[in-house]
Amino acid sequence: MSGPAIKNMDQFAAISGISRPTVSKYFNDPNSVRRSSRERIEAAIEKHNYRPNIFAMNQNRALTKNIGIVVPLLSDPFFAEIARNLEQHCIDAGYRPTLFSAHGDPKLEEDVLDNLRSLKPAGVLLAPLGRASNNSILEKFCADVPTVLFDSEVGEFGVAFVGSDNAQFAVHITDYLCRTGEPPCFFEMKTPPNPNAEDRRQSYLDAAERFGFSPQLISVDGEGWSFEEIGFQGALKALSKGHFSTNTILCSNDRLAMGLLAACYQKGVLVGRGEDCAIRVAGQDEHPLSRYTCPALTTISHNYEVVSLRAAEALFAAIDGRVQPWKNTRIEGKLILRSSA
Amino acid sequence: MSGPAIKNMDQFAAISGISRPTVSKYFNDPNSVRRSSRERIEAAIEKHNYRPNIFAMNQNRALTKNIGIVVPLLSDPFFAEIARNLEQHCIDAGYRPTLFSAHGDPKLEEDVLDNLRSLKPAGVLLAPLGRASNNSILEKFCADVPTVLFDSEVGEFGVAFVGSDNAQFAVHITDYLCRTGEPPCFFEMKTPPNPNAEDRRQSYLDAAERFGFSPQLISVDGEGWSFEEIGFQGALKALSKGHFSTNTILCSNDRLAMGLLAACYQKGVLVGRGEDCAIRVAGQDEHPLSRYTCPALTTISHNYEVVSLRAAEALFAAIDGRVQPWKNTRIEGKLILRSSA
DNA sequence: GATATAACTTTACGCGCGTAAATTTTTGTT
DNA sequence: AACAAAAATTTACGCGCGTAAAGTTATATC
Repeated sequence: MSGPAIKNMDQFAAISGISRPTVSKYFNDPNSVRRSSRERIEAAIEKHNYRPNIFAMNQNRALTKNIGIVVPLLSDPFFAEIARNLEQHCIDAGYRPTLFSAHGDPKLEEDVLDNLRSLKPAGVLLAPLGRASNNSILEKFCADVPTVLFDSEVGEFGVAFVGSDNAQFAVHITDYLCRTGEPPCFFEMKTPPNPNAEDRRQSYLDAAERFGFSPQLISVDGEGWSFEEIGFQGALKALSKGHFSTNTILCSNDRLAMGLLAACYQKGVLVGRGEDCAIRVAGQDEHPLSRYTCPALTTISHNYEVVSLRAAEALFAAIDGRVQPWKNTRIEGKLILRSSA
Repeated sequence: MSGPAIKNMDQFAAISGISRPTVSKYFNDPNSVRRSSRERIEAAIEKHNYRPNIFAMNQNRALTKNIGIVVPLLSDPFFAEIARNLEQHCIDAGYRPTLFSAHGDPKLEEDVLDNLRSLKPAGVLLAPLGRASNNSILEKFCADVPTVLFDSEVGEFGVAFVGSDNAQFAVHITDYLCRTGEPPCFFEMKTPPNPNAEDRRQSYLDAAERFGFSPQLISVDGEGWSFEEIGFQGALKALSKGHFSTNTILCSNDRLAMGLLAACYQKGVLVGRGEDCAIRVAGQDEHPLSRYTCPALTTISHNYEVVSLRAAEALFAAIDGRVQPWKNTRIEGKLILRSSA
């Protein structure tokens, strides 16, 4: 393996026969040193397994290689999935990503940003909590740290925004539903924590006008991020009171739809597009488990790869000083047809 | 808010009228300084919003306040949930937790541990990948860094192990199933990535002997962590070939059960304990979504709070130098009765 | 009020690395 | 072979804080 453990860059430089400043340069950017030097350094690394001390590195450097990734709720597989993508992009670009979750709590979101500042990150990829976020704190943070906002748009600040085209989501899926059966009513939370929900509501209303049917919103009570439970309770109530005016229900998101499906099952209401089925149900998000609901959920999928790639690219550009005007990038979703609608 | 921005501890100490070493002591442990000093320091913090530079702090300190939390797969809500608990315990105890996921990949698990070393963590809470983990690398890591293993036991190293009592899980739920109907067969992966699955299989076999029925294992093909898909495909095949010998199926875990339920639904096999139902299904884990499957899944729940608390406590004890012999702590699960069985 | 102890202050040094400036060596071009 | 440009080297300083040692002040005990 190696000789005596090397404890600092001085010793390492001496052993590898290269001056310390050059070694330092190498670790900042391996391509910034002469090829022959790089090879000698890399041979020495291989031999002695030396890594520079992270804390000492970051102490003086104006810009660290740290990138913070912040999501509102890590226990939501949607965010877990997109966080995984972002993490990989950061690593591939030579950064050190660190993952944070606000756990649905605006107070924690502030704490996370506070902690993040002290990490002196080169940049941050931030999916805000949404309605509950303290907007002025977010804006102040974005003014101090290059930040790309993603998933939910809370204002025109930060370097850029990247997210799915929610305005297109409901139109797209409503089009399909109208072509294949009755126009849908819209099942949603009355006070959703996430602003995407409002875009989706509006998208549904626009679709109703475009396709010429009268919209109906079923807005259920409930606060917070327990969407399945809120959908379940709301659907139980709506079913027993006969609030669903058509046999087709478009849900604001998949997690709400899962609660609705559970309620339908319990009430003995058959869901699907078969002859014997009472209602059709569609969701939005392509939740990792939407394939395994009963029946499998028709939904519209985020383009996870493209959203995360665009967000990461926008951040890297900003970090590299390639300034660009604030931009709102919206990625189209893709219809996923399954048996629920 | 404040006067001119304070940039280092020297300035802060001067302004608050306390010597810098004392201020330094305060930030290491607020209770280690005189009460009057503490109050003056805290007033100054409030006024100037000063925080010491993390990198400079950690550079010299023999032991940082960092704690690494490593899980095999963050997109599994079970791990997301337990990680959230652990994170909170660390914060409450004055540590700085950082979350890592191996994303189901043993190579990434090694990378994570490598990165973790450079953070000079005071301790690590590690849930190994299991069968795919490189055990000798884990062991070496544990020898260098105080590490508490949790969830899946891969060997007798680290400071301690804390997890659920899987050996009790299946016995407990099998007892219930036998008392209320036919004895169960056992639905599992042939080559599960997680060693808990083997404990659960053995637990089922023990239960069969104890309760006097002849066990039947349905071990389905599939590698990796896509349990729902593996359960779904395996169940489709098992159903069409009539592999289920009894009307009661105990699944090795909830995610497998979700796949099974989806397959049953698709095949038109009615699940539940009603008169008209063909089979009963039970899972294990109390997955956050098991409440919303169709039908709602009877399962056995980890005691998330206790597992995470015990693991955190064991680590804090080790960090504080309260050496204890290696210990295997197993927390009992709790039966969750729902309509699937 | 004398004494012991705890807490504090002052002084001083070091951690491991970034980085700037001036100098020397290497590289590539004509 | 001469020369400009690029890359390394040497030298030197600073970052913000931990921490040890020695001396000083405050607190607790009797």
